[in-house]
Amino acid sequence: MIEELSLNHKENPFLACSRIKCKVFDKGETITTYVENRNQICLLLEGKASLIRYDFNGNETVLDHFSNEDLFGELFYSISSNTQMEVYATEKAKVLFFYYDYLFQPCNKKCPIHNALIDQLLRLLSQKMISMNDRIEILTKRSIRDKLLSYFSSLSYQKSSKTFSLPLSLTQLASYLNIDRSAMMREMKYLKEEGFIKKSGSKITLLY
Amino acid sequence: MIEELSLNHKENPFLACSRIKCKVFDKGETITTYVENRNQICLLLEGKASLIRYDFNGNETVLDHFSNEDLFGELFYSISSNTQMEVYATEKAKVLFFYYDYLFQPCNKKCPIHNALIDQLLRLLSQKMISMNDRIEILTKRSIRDKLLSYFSSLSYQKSSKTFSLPLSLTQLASYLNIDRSAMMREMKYLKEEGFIKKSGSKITLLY
DNA sequence: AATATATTGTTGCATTTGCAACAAAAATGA
DNA sequence: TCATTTTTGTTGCAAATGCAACAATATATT
Repeated sequence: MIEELSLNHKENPFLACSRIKCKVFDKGETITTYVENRNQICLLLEGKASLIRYDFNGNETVLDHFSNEDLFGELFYSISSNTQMEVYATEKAKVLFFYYDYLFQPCNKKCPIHNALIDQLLRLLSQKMISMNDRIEILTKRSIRDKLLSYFSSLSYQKSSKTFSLPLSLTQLASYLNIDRSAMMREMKYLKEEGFIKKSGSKITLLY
Repeated sequence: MIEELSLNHKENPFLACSRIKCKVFDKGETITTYVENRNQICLLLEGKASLIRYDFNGNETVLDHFSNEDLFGELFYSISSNTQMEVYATEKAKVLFFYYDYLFQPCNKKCPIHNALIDQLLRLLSQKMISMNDRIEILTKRSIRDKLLSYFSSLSYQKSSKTFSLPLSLTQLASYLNIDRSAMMREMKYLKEEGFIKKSGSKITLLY
């Protein structure tokens, strides 16, 4: 979708627009902090990034992972007193920065990238909401079994096949489903034993 | 926010715009179904509504509750094969309907409501994401205790006070936190006994 | 006011889950 | 290639949670 128009990031004509900045970050670098950037919206064009929170005790929590064409920014989080949030690159990352306030104020009459961005923004926001709703859907399943089956069937639906590969490592999957990894492994074993799934490596087949 | 400009719903000038429809629903009426309305966005101006899903067995699940100026619509959910979703009014409700596709195609040059809506939409979307992230935040807490304390401190922060009223009944709260109600009551009792909170009726005071 | 309905509060019990502590296998990197 | 780190897989045990089945209030309805 975002490949259309002049948002093609291979050509990268972003710097032509004074309202929009594009920057590349090395692995480990901080992309943005969620402090005093209330209106900032970021679009990850390439690479991967994570959102982490430091609470008052200094504990780190990974709140989200970004890739592909994910949107992120302080705009999507409520302000919270005694915590700090930051997004950092977990792989080399190319990021577009722009501001909610300036979005509908054209930088100049003939700024194609600006208009393309406005055009794509709703679609990107819609995509983000869909993935957030998917996450909520899984998190509201009561048992580990239901979470796994719900996650599997959504993958199966996406690939239109009973067989699919897990896009996450099992460690990451447990974290995404917000469950204990060893408990998840146990439940997967039961699912295999009871004939609900077949599993070899990261390939899963639904048998129902 | 939405009171500004001509989006003031007391005056209700919506029908002036051919791209936007406004309709009032009685309690119990179906507002929309999430089938073949991929581009529809709805804005609840007054009243309350719920999103429910019927799975292949006919089981009903309440997926979400809407009030105030909540946005909803098929645009925010992934399509799923063997389930049906619908939004119905749980109280008399006034709803604005419009379409993603037509949003940036002005109906006529001087449609103030249309422009006001575009102007407000990002803000509404941002609000919705914030509340979705709040929900995810709470759902990813591992224990009932953590969910309760996290929910309480967010309320406390909102009201800027250690004392606040629960906006939900305890039954609804358990459902929102996705936990068993009786287990929640038990945990609240422990929190009181251990001196973390004080509770009288729906009034809670944080003691830490 | 009397009845019905919904919410709140409590508890015993079975089950699920998380935790800890491993071993084995795979991936990484020096 | 060898060593180190990460991921996968397994299990016993304790703790947390859900479930069922209530009683007591509170709210709504006729």
